[in-house]
Amino acid sequence: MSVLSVLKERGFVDAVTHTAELEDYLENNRATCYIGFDPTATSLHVGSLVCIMALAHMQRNGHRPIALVGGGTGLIGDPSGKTEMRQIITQEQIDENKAGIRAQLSRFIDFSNDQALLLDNAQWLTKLAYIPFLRDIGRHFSINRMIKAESYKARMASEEGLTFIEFNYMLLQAYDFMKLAQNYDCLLQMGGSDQWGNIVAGIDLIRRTLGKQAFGITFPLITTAAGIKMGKTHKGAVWLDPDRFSPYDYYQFWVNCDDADVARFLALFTFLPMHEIEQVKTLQGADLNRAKTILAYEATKIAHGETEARNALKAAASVFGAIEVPDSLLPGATIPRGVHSPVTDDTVPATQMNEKDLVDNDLVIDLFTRTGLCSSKSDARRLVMQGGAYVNGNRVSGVDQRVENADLDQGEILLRAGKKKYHKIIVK
RNA sequence: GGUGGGGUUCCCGAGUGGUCAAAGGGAUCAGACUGUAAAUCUGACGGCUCAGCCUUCGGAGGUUCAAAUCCUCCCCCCACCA
Repeated sequence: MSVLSVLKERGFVDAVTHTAELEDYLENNRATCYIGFDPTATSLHVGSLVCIMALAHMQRNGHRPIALVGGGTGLIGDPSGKTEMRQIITQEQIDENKAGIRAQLSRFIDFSNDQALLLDNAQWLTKLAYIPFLRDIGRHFSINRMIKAESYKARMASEEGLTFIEFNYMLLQAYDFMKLAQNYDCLLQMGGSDQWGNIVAGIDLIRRTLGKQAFGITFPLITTAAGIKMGKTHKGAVWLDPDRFSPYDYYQFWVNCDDADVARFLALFTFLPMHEIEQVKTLQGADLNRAKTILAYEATKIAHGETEARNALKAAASVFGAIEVPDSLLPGATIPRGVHSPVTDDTVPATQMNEKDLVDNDLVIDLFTRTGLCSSKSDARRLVMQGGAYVNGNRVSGVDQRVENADLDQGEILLRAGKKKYHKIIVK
């Protein structure tokens, strides 16, 4: 089965150029393909996961992926799919962000021995000279056609308008593709569906300048069953960087997905075989919840490693009660089977505090604020009044409740805000 | 450069001198119901030493007993004209 079929089957494919030729090309060649990533933040987030997984699939099927960091284009900003001009960032920020992105991609893709490449388009873009660029590249682009591109249309019609630098984004991305085709024999570009126009522009440019046939694949925009772009939670974006978004929260993000999304997400965000995932579609209730556990475990393992995935599973069990993973469910999964019973664990976020300052002195609501469980004292007060604050599993009775000796359970106090947020205080 | 219209609490958006911490919607949070889901219902949603007080309505001044609301200057955005 070709990669293209794999990607199609798993729900990665939105549109493809030259389907038959591409199929043929992938069957008979060790293809080099690329996806661009914006270095606008130190970390990638779940929104980029489809792209990352696609590259991983390419590698698993014997092809060579290139992750192109937009160090050059990042200085400009892609207008595609955005309603506002992007913030332009500095070179120093880009360098820092690149390092973080590389570390994260390494979890998904093997960069050793050049089996995959991480390149930066700043390499060639920053060297461009304006006149030669216009003469050699610019001449191939028709303004008439560009302004008809969906990515520009919206901005043309918007109040903010489109700046000239953004307008040039398409040329630069096409130039990237051409460079990669030239220097790395990379003839396939993939990306989100908003990249279609840019990808096609690159294919055209390659045909005109190099006389070669290049290809493009776009991925659908992944939304949740609720119709929202996935990857946002109360904590903001779901980052892949464990320092910005803990593996436990990452695990929880997946467990908390919508029922209707489980099978689709298993296909997209794990490597489990499709025939097993098919079965998940018929599950309901508690069984479906178990499938979510597997989704969360596998996704966490891919992004953060096995140890973190196990810890997250353990932490979830200790907080939410026993979790059962039957042998028969998704047998291809690597999750530890059986019943995971609640045990004390050390993965719940914890803060150390001094006993003297605490007992008989502090208000319970202060603890909620200090641990970050609540954003302000008013917030904590509100939580208590609404009955969502707990100390060691007991509902906090009133805003004036103080920390007592009896609250210390083996030197620890477990705070809970609402159903899902926990924080442990270790008293010294 | 000219003329006109705007900048309100996380977002959209009402509000033209006191009854405004500011309508309504969205997002979010809590409670109930559940399965750590969705839907639904209820409540909350600037801060604090919380039946009271303090700080917010682009920025800086001013008028007034009293301003998001009036005046002056400045900054930014948009439309049309040039």
